[in-house]
Amino acid sequence: MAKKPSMGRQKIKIAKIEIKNHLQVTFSKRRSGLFKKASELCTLCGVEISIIVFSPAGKVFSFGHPNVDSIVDQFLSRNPPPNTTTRHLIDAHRNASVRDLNSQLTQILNELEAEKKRGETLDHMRKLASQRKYWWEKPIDELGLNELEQLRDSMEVLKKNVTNQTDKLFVEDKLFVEGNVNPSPFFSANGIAMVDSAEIKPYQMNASSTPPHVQNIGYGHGFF
Amino acid sequence: MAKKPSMGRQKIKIAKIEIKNHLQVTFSKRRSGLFKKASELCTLCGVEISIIVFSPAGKVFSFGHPNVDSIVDQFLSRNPPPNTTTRHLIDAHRNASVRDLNSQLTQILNELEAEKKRGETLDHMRKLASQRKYWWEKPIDELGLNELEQLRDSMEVLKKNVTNQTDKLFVEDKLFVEGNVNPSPFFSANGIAMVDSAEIKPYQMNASSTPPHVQNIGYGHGFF
DNA sequence: ATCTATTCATAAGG
DNA sequence: TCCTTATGAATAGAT
Repeated sequence: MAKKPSMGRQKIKIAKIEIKNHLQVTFSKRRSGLFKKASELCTLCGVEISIIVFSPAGKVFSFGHPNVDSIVDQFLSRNPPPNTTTRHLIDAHRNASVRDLNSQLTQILNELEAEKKRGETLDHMRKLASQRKYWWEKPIDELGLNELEQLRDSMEVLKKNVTNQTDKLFVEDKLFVEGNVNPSPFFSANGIAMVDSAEIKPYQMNASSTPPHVQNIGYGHGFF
Repeated sequence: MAKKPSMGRQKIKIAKIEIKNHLQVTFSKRRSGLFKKASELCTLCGVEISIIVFSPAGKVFSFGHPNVDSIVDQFLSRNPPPNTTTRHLIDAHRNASVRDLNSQLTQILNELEAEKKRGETLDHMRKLASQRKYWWEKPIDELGLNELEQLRDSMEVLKKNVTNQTDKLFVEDKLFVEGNVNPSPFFSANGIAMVDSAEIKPYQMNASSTPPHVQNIGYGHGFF
């Protein structure tokens, strides 16, 4: 059987390969060869390397030891941050969230402001309500003579009105009697009842060892 | 003259070269070899490549076609924000304001929550206050007969107490009279006063045309 | 940096 | 993409 002599490796010219299929194969072989060389360099010399390759189709192949990002970061930190369109966009996005938060904050602060104002109003009201605006809201034994006389007179009138009302109902509603289970507020411990605002105000404000990293960031399966 | 046969290329083990001088030579040779391979790949396949190498001494050697930065930018824009020490520091500063705003927001939201709760409590209190828990807090003309009778009786006792108190003061405090400028609450429009809580309620080489870019970003002149 | 003997990488084809 | 073959290219070691 005659053997098939292979052409073996042929010398090639370093120029753009036009034959697509050919190029594809070469790209793949040389790319892996490159990454291998890089890896060897890392191991032999203990250096950090990052390789990023963009295929004509835009696919990304990268190699990094210990990883691409850390090297890129170090590189960038030694170089003035370029202002590329891309970075601009990235920053814009970042700033957008800052703006968003800011406007949220402003809005919330406004709400809080309003809520506090409302709370103040309530407090104010409560304060007004708890401070006895009128003398007759004081406990009786704190009243002066004159005040008591007025009160007594008012009581007379009140009683009369009550009586009238009673009679009126007695006539209109006919007759119905219930057990007197409700304690009357008018009989307090000291025998003196009266309209004590304390009773009324319900609200008290209680109140090398690691292998180099190679990755292919892309979406298709081809070389490009 | 006898020739000196060279050992020729010897196979080496891919492991960290310990002999410094040796390592230095190897690093230099292989690095240039790597960059050459990269350059060829660029030319042959028309792709974009970026290589960044950090020597153990921290010196930076880089290769890029068309240039490192553009490739790095493209790379970064395709990748999620990485978490490297360096970038962490850089971003930490950037994100500081975001975090600040976030914590402010959280705090403010808590305050708002508390304030709202407080407002609710007040509202609740007010509601409780406005709902008449006891029959005697109703307007008189809403009272039933039995209730009115109780009221009347209570009034009697009250009046008596008032009178007694009056007399008592009359004796002890002697005599002092003031103008009766205070309107009595007991005389309301309908003639019937009473304790109405409503009143109280107050809310980013081509080899043939442009050569790939190789640069050495460092501060010393050695290989490292 | 240069040389040389050798290993390694890879073009071509399957 | 992987395998094979044969050869061009890279390079370890010494100078």
